[in-house]
Amino acid sequence: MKSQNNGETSPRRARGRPRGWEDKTAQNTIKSLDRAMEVFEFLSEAQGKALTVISAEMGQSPATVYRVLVTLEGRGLVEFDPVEQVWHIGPQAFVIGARFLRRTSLVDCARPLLRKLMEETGETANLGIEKEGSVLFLSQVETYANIRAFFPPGTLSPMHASGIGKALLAEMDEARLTRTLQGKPFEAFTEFTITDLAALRDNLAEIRRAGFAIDGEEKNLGMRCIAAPVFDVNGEAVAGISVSGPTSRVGRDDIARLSGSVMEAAQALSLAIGGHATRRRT
Amino acid sequence: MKSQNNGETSPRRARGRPRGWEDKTAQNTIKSLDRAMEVFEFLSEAQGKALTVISAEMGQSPATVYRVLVTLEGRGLVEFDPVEQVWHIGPQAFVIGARFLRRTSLVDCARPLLRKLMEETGETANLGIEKEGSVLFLSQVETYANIRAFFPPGTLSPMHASGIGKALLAEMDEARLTRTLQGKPFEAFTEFTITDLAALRDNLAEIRRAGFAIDGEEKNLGMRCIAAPVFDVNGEAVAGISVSGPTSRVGRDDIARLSGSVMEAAQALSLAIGGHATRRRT
DNA sequence: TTTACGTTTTTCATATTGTGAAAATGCTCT
DNA sequence: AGAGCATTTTCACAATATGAAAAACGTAAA
Repeated sequence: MKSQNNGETSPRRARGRPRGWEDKTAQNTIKSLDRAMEVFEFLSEAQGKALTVISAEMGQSPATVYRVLVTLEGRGLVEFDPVEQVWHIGPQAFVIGARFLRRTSLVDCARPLLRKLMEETGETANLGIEKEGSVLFLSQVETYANIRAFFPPGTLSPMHASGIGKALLAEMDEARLTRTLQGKPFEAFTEFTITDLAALRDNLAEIRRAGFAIDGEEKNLGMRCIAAPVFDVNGEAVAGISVSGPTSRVGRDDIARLSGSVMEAAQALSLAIGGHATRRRT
Repeated sequence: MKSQNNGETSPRRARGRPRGWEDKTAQNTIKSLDRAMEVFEFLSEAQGKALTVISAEMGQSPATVYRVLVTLEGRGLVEFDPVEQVWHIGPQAFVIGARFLRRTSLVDCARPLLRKLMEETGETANLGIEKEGSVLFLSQVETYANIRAFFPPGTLSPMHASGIGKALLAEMDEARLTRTLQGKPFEAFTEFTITDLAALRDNLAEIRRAGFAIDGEEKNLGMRCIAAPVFDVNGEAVAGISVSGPTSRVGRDDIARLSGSVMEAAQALSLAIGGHATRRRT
C-alpha cells in the first residue's frame, strides 16, 4: 500500500502528505468550525427555520447557533428574513458553490453535448457525478415539451434508483462498489425500485453488457431515464449522462433509439475531457 | 424609516430583534469562524492554490489555514487535489449553494418565461438580482445559435456595465442608489463603458422613461444586452430579465422588436411572484 | 544512493475566545 | 396593560484555537 510513485506523466509530484494518507485527518480539525459548518449544512437542508427551532433540533445552545448564524450572515452565506423571522441560505453561498463547477471543465465540455442530445431525443438531458454514495446533478438542458422531468442542478439522488447512479455503479470494481453502497439501505420509492443487492448486481451486469442503464420508474412513477457512463483519462467512470422523460414519450420501444444517442453523447464527453471512450480493460 | 408594521396580511410578526436593527451586529460574530470563512471565500475566488500560497497571500499562519481546510474538507466543502497538491471548492459547497435558489420561487417562476423569451427573441435569456452592489446571475436559457453570450449562473458582474444592473439602478430611490454605488469605482471595460456618475444618471433617467435598459458593448465588445426590471409585491425592483447576444444579431434596429418581448417577460414574472407589473408610483 | 530544499503536518505552551446558563430586551397576542 | 415567547446580551470559565518551530515527507539535484 506504499505510494507507487509511477504516474505516467506526473506533472509535479505531491510533497509533504504523510505516508498512509487515506483519511487519517481527524485530530486536526477545528471543532468549533466543524460545529458551525454543521449548522450551515443543517440550515441548507431545512430552510426557513427560526433560531429556536434550529437550536432545538440540533441539540445546541441557542446562543451558539445565534452567533454562528450572525457570523455567516455577515458574509452573506446566510440570510435572515425579518418578516418571517427565519433563516435561509444566502446568495454568497450560491456564488461560492457555483465556482465548484468552474473547477473541472466537465460542465463546460458537457453543455454543447447535452444540448445536442436534448435536440436529438427531445427529452431533458442531464449530467451527474457521484458524490459520497449519491448522484449529484450538475447541469441539464431542458426539453421543449411541457411535461418534463426536472432535477435542478445541485440535487442529490440515491444511486440505486437513478439511471446515472446505476451506470456509475456498473463500472465500479468490487471494492469501490461495496464502499459506495455500504450504510445505504435501498429505500423503495416506487414498486419498481430495486431493493436488494442481488437484484441490483444482476441489473448492473446487464448494464455493463448493454453499455447503458435504464431507470424505469424506479424513483418516480411515470418517469423513465436512460443513462450512460463517462470515463476519464484513467478509464474510470467519473460522470454520467442521461435523458429523462415521461413513460408516455420514453416508452420501451423508444429505448433502442434513445440509448444510442445517450451512449454517443457520453462517449463524446469522455473524449472531450481527455478520457477513454470506453471502459478500461483490466 | 421606522418599521411600518402595517403589512396587509402579516402572517406572523417578528419577535425579539432590538430597536435599531440596521447592522449593529459586529460584536457577536465568532472571530475564528469569520476568519475560516475568509479562507473559504478566498479559495473560491482563487482556486487551485497550494496551502503555502494561500496562507502567504492571506497573511495567515500556514498551520491555521491548514486546519481550516482540513476541517472543511471533512464536510466536502473543500477538496484537496493530491496530484496537483492544491485546494479547490468541493461538491458540498455546490449542493448547499444550489439550495439558495430553492428559497425564493423567483427562479422557478422565471424559467418558463425565460424559455419563452429565448424562443421569441432567439437570444440567450438571463435572470439576475442585485447582491451587494453587483449583479448576480441566477439562471439562464441559452440560445440555439452557436455564437452565444454566456454568464454562467453564480457569476457576479458590476452594476454600471450591465443591462440588468442598470435596469435595477434606474428603479432605486436616491438613497439606495448612493448606497449601492458607493465605494464602487466605475471600472471601464470597453470604450463604451459609462465611467462617470453624471452620464450614468442621464442614462438611468432614459431607462426609466423607456422601461428597459440597454448595455451596448459596455462590458464586452461585440455584445449587446436588453434588460427590464422585475417588481415585487411592494413595487420594488428585485430582479431583472435580459436577453443578450452579439451585436450582429442584436443590432440597433432590433432593439425595438426585442425590448417589447423583454419587458413583457419581466412584467409576467412580476405578476408571477405576486408583484406589481409596473413600478411603484410614489 | 545520498543530500538539500521546499512544502506540508504535528507538537506544544499560551492566552485568546468560544461557550452555555441565565438575565434582559422587545415583540405580539390576550 | 400584561403575560408569554423568541431573540439578544452579559458574564465567568475553561475549552480550544493559535502561531512558532520542529518533524515528516517527497522531489530534484549531486
